[in-house]
Order: sequence, then C-alpha cells, then structure tokens
Amino acid sequence: MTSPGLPPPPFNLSDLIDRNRPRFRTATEFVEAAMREAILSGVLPGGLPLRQEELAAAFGVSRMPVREALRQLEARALVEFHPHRGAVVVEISAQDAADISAIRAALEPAALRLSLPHLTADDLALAADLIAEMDAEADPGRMGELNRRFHMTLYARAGRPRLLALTEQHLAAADRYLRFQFAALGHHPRSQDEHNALLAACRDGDTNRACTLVTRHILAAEELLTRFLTVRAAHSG
Amino acid sequence: MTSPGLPPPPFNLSDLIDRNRPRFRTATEFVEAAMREAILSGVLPGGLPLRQEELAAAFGVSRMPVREALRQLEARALVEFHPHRGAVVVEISAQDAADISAIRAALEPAALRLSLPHLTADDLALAADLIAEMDAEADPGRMGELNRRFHMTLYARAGRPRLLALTEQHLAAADRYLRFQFAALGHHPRSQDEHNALLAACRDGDTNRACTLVTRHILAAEELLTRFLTVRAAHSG
DNA sequence: CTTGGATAAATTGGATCCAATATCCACGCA
DNA sequence: TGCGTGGATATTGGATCCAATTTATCCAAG
Repeated sequence: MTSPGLPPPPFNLSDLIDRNRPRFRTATEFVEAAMREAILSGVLPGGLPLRQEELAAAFGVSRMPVREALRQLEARALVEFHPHRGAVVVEISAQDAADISAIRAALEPAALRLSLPHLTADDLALAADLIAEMDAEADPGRMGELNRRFHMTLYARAGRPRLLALTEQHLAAADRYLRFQFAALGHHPRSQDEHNALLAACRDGDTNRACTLVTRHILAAEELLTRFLTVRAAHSG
Repeated sequence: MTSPGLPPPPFNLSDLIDRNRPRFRTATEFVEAAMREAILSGVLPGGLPLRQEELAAAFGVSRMPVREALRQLEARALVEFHPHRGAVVVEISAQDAADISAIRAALEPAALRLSLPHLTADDLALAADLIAEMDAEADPGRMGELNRRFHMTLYARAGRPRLLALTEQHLAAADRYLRFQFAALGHHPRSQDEHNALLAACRDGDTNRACTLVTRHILAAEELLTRFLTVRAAHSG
C-alpha cells in the first residue's frame, strides 16, 4: 500500500481507511472525515506535522484531496497552516480545553432549552439506553462516542441545524481532552450520576433544572480536566 | 483580465481584488478572504452557483486555490458542495436567521460575562466612538462592520480565542441578514438605544444586567428580522 | 570551535492535464 | 404527444508537473 521507498509514517490509519472508504463519494470527503476522526480520537496527536505526500500514500490518493481536506480541517480549527512549511495538528492545552468548555457551556443549555419540550418517549428511552451502554463500556474511544450521542439525543429536537452542528463539533472537540482524562483517571462515576439526573429532569419536562444541570455537568468536567492538564503540563514542562 | 471568450460573470469582484491582493501570502488565503467578504456582504447572493473556472479568471489565479478556498467556506457553512455539480452560495432563510440568532444569543452573553470585568477605559471609549460612528453612517455595509466591531470590542477581553472567533463568525453571518433589513427598513433607532444601554451597564460593571441586555438586543433584532423575512418570502413565493 | 553564508534537498503552493460524472438536448418509440 | 434512451457537452474531481519557498547541510572564515 505504502510506497516502498518511504519510511513508515509515525501513525497508523489503516483500520480507519478500508472500512470507511466506500461510504464516501469523493476522495476529499473521505480523507476529511477520516482525518477528523483520527485527530479527535488522538491517533494523530497534537503537534504532529502533516506531510501531504505521506498522508496521500497512506490514503491511497494523490496530494490534492489531502490538501482540500486539510483546508477544511483548518476552518474547523483542527489543524494549522504555516505558509510554505505545512500543516500541523493543533496542540491541546489547558487554555484550549477551557475555551471549548466555555463554548459548550454556552451552546448546550441553549440547544437543550429549545429541544426539551419536543423530546419524545423514544428519545428519552434512547438516552437511557446510552447511559446504560456507557456503564458497560471500557474503551475510551467508544466511551466518547456514546457520551456524544447521549448529549446530542437530548438536543436533537431543537430544530436548529446550525446550532446542533456547532454543538456536536465542540462535543467532539471536547472528546479529544476527555479521552486523556478517562485514560488516566478511569471512568468518573459522578459523570454518570449527572447524566441520570439530567435525563430525569428532561423526563419531568423541567427545562430550567435540566439546563442548570447540563451547565454544571460541563463545568464540572472542565474543572477536573483543567486540573489534570495543568499538573500534566507541569510534569512534562 | 477576464478571458476574452467567456461571458461576463453575474457578479463584480473587481474592487475587492486589487485592493487586498498584496496583503496575503498565498493565493488560497486571498481568495478565501475575498469570497467570504463577498458572500457576507451580499455581493455573491444566496443560491448563486460558483463556477470554479469563472472565479479563477475573476481572481487571476488557477482553479486550485479557488477549490481550496471553497472547501474552507464549506466548513464555515457559507457554501454547499454538491458532488460533481459544483458549489453554491448557501441560501438565506428565516429559519437560518433564527438559527444564527440562537447561536449569537448563546455565545455573546457568555463572551461578555468573561470579558466585562477586564474591560479598560480605552475599550469603553472605543465602544462609545463606534456608537457615534454608527449614528452618522448611512452605508449598510459599513454599518454592519461598525456594529460588529462595537460588539467585539465589548467581548475582546474574554481571553478565549475560540469563543471569540466563533462569536465574530456568527456576528458576520448575521450581517448577511441585517443588511437586508437595514436596506429595506432604514436604520432602526431602537438598536442604538440598546447599544447605549448596554455600554452603560458595562461602564457600571453590572455584568448580569449587561448580559440580559445583549440577549434582549439579539432577540429583538431576530424578531424584527424574522417578521421581515417571512413577509418577504410570502411575497416572492 | 563557533558562526556565517552558499548551496542542495525537501516540501509546499500553484498550474495544467486527464478522467469521471452530471446535465442537456435530440431522437426514436409507444 | 409524451416519455425514455443515448450521445454530446460542460464542469467537477483527481493526478501529475513545475515553480517558489523554506530548511538542512556543508564548508570556510574568524
């Protein structure tokens, strides 16, 4: 697959590739989605220089779809371009984590407030299932996915496509951090309690309470994360 | 400039081009910025198909930087790609306006809350100047720019780059709509009253009141806009 | 031994070329 | 006359090629 003369790249995308290739209609779409996943899930760590030729070889395409994908990821603040020096995966940092949390804390209560009155019994049942699945899940990657789906299920009826897309985007961005925390500290049981309380408030139709709970949930996660990242930075720096 | 055999494109970008060209280091950056401006300011109206060849000729570059720019604009929800059929400027609609307003109403109070305690006397003076400039301004385009700068001045000390970038992006997106309203209804004096009240609350350091005022300010603009767009759609549809 | 500069290698940015796909229109047939 | 089929045309998607810029290397001079 990879060109014979090149040294092996410092990442492994092989499983992402073959599995998803047929789902997309253009190579650019495919590369963009795969790289987004890879960055958010930590396969491509922050600071990694992204050589176009290398990625093209890994994906089995030419440099062009890679370049277009990188431009899209730039607009999503997942990679940075340095003119004539190439693209780099954006670094994670305590400040950036706080930044993303602030955005989540602004968007998610707004989405929930719009969505909650229109939630169906099916939605609530699905949310409950997702909590249960999270209880049983050990893999950090799957865990982030389930958490994301739980939250988005509660917001889904907001009827605001842009708001929902932004919310999902920043939930995914937060995953990049939560994954660290989860790997280091293990699953935090308080988070599940918060999920249950939130779901209960939604069942009761208590919008104000539910919004307060998501806000607290997000800020609690942020505080834990900030502390974790700060000591981590102190150790390595 | 334009190739001799082609029919003239249905838009005019010439003033944007020469003026800004030297500021950018790569053609892609330049094209992206110019097209973003052109879409947000209404020069490229919603629904317009964006022919790559045509744009390339207009900008005096090849199709490739145009393609990269279009991909970035896609990620910012300013254009839509239809595989093998090309890109189109996203349509405006009452729903989309409401969507953007909901996002603004979530983000801006959050940014203001973080920023307000750190606002300096200079910041407040600048904000006051911008209100005065708006009073004297007649051009809708300049008006949107001043409005944007006024708001961003108040949020600037939030110390959250991502949050601020998102906020500015959606303020700009809202301009696309406010411009319509302004052109049709003329300048709405209540908006200036709201700006003054907001600035006063900031001067007093009354965070809660200031946040309430921005929220109301955004929702008031949204209501007016929704009504305007709805009757407009009824007339033309 | 360090430092400066020239030169070579690597990599990106941009242009051109080719292939794949969609649209449009004419034509034939029911 | 209406509809479906088929080919021509236009336009995008992808690959390759060339130029411009940056980074690395090496040698010489202080």
